[in-house]
Amino acid sequence: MESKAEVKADGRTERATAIRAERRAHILESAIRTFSEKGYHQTSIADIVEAAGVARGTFYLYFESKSTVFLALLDELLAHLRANVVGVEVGPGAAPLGAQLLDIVRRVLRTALEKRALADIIFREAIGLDEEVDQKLRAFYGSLHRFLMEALLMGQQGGAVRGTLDVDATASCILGSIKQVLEQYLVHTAERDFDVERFAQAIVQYNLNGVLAR
Amino acid sequence: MESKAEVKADGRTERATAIRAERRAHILESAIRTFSEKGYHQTSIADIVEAAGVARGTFYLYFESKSTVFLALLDELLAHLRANVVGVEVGPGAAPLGAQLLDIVRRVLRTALEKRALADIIFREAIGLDEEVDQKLRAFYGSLHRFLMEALLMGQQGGAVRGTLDVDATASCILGSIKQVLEQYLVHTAERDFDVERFAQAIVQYNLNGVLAR
Amino acid sequence: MESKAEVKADGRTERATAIRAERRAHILESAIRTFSEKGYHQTSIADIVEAAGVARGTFYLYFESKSTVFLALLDELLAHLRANVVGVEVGPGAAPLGAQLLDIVRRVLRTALEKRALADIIFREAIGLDEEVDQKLRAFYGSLHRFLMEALLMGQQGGAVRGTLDVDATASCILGSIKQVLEQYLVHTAERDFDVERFAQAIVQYNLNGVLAR
Amino acid sequence: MESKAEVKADGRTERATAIRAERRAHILESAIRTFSEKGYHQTSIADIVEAAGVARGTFYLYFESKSTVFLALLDELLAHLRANVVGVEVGPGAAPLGAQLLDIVRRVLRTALEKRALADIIFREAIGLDEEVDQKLRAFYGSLHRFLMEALLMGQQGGAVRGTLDVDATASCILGSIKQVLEQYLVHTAERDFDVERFAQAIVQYNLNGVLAR
DNA sequence: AATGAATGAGCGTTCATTCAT
DNA sequence: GATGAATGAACGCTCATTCAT
Repeated sequence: MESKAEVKADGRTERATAIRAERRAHILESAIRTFSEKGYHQTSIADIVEAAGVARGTFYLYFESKSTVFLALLDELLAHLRANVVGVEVGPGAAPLGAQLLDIVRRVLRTALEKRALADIIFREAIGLDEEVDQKLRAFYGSLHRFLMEALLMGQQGGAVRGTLDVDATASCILGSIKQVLEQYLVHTAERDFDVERFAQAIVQYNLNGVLAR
Repeated sequence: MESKAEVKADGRTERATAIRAERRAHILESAIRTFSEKGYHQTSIADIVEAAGVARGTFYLYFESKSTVFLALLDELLAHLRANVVGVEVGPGAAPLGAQLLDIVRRVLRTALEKRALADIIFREAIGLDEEVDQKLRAFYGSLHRFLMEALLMGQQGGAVRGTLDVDATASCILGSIKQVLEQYLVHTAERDFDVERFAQAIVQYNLNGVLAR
Repeated sequence: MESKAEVKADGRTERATAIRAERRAHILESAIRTFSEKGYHQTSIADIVEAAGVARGTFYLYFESKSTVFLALLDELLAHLRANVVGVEVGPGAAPLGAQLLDIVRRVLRTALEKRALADIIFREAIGLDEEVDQKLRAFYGSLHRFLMEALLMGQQGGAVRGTLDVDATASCILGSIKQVLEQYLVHTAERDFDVERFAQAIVQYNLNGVLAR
Repeated sequence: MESKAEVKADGRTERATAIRAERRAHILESAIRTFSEKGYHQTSIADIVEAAGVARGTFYLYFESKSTVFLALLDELLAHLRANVVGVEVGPGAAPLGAQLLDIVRRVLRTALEKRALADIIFREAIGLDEEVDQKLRAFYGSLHRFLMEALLMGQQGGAVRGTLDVDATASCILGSIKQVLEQYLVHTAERDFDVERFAQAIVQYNLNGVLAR
């Protein structure tokens, strides 16, 4: 079917593909809006198709199920977040740990801010909905955890990071501190003007130096 | 008739009350087990009553609905956790911040370990299930957040805590670091031997001094 | 059991019987009140026992089921109504038809007025609840119908009643006219002062002479 | 997209609408049959969908609930009955009262005969099922009552109706006599050949002249 | 005799998914 | 490809009835 279409009407096929992608995106967008307004469980497929203005059956042409939509949304957010972390170099010749961390945190906060509705849903209810969603989230946080451990180990080797640190537990702590600020200020305080710079600085200072005065 | 019944039934009433409490506890326990195995949403009341070995209707003698059971479980865990934090003094004459924090963290980790299945469910899926559950959790984390902010402010006044700290954001960071360690090691690594002392020390060292070497 | 009790403790048995009868009557009364307030279907046995202030199980000591209570109530009302009709003589030497009919109608209206709550329930919802209730009501109306037919036949024989009358259909008409007045004024107009004499007169005049002027 | 669909789908939409109406009617018919066989309360939605040969969910595409079906049936019967009464003129220049009444009664009896199963259910159990049903029935009987009162008053003014008549009570009597004949012969004697003309004549003669010989 | 906790069949309803058009 | 009517399994919940105490 594919090859035949390609041979016969390349332009038409291209156009159709574009329309398909548009439709898919439109449904996805409607789903974000609806999930964000009503919550995942309170959202029925009826709600999504109504919001998207498409027929029930159309939904199933683009997505297998409600959890498939959610997975697609998750993938989108995770891809954005990953893109902002992956770029950071943890090698020996790289920038100092503080500057690096500040950079990462800033990017993560900005991404979450941009995709606020999405981040909101995923922070609020992403766990326990679906085994596949759980796995992806675990994998994502796992990779972040590994990344942080590596960075800490490198730091220890370079002497910048305290050698007595439990890198495993500390990586969790760093991750948790960022997540909590996000959850606290992005999700729960919906109206609040979120000052990325302030929070990024606070997180980094806290992570680098702890709370004690010198 | 009444007085006679009252006199006579006193023993019977007491006994009945005890049996009632036992039954309730039994259903609750079965609910924890089932929630923990299948997840909240995947658990039907049919599953709970089957696990408890009672009739469907019996369930409704003790609980209004599925979400009522969950609320009861949440209350139980929160009460335990609160009991372990409330005792800590943050006044000026109190023990040094590090010792206090270590104490709290140790207790929280132990409680979560004791009520592992419960903590597991609540960490994994407590948000977005039910408005009342959400409120209670928000209130709980809110009170922890306020407690931490107070402690930090006090520390700043006493000079132990860095004066440049953003106490609001930092309180979130501390909270997040503890939550994440719990989630990471209690929930996701079910089999693992959890070394309370090691993690408590790591969390406290991290929070007090950050990751940087001096 | 009976004889032994009688021999041994006549007074005690008597007393117990009296208490039993009282309890039964009390439950019955509570049931009338509850049925009348909420309607038969909306009334649960829980409602009745609560209104009566007895335990659930106690109810079943006196009545088999909800419909049994209703049957008992029906029997009570029918017995009252029957007592007021049965006494009337339709023989040749009796009082003139008009006077007899007036007497019956007056008694029926009064009985319904006295047992208003009961009449209300039975008029409003007695049909279709239960096969046995239906049968009793059919039997009651059937006996009224037969009674009216006999009276009309006698009247025809005595020359007081028009010979061309369809006694079967006319008996239904008479019955219906009385029922409708009862339903209209007793049930639907709850507050209204019900003037028995006025309605009795109107019913009788209508039944004897129709609506046409002479 | 829209306009194209509209143009294209016009025929399809029409057809779909027709099919919808058919289905609805089919379910309605099955409901009449089932209600009539088992009674309203003894009929579950499971019974109706089984009788109609449709899925449980399909029922809810056409009706909100069991009582909605009943309301639809009631509306149907009442519309038929109303159509047969509304046409009758009660003005001064109209036909004599007897002829008019005969006409109405004949029509009412015929309608009830045509919609026998429906009339059966509604006569037997329409009251006390549902507040909305009750209201509609009360409204219907109320309008009949008012209609009869007007006719009687007109008759009194024209001298045809006895001036001493209590028009209110008598209107109830007339209504009741017709209802009772219907209930007696249509509902309770299911098998019987119902002679409309005979009963219409009997009802009218009774109502006009009463039972007394002149 | 009285109790009320326990029972479980049955209910109305929802909603993700399918499929004929 | 798009539609939306149809599906039916599964759900939470009610309540008349039973029975051990």
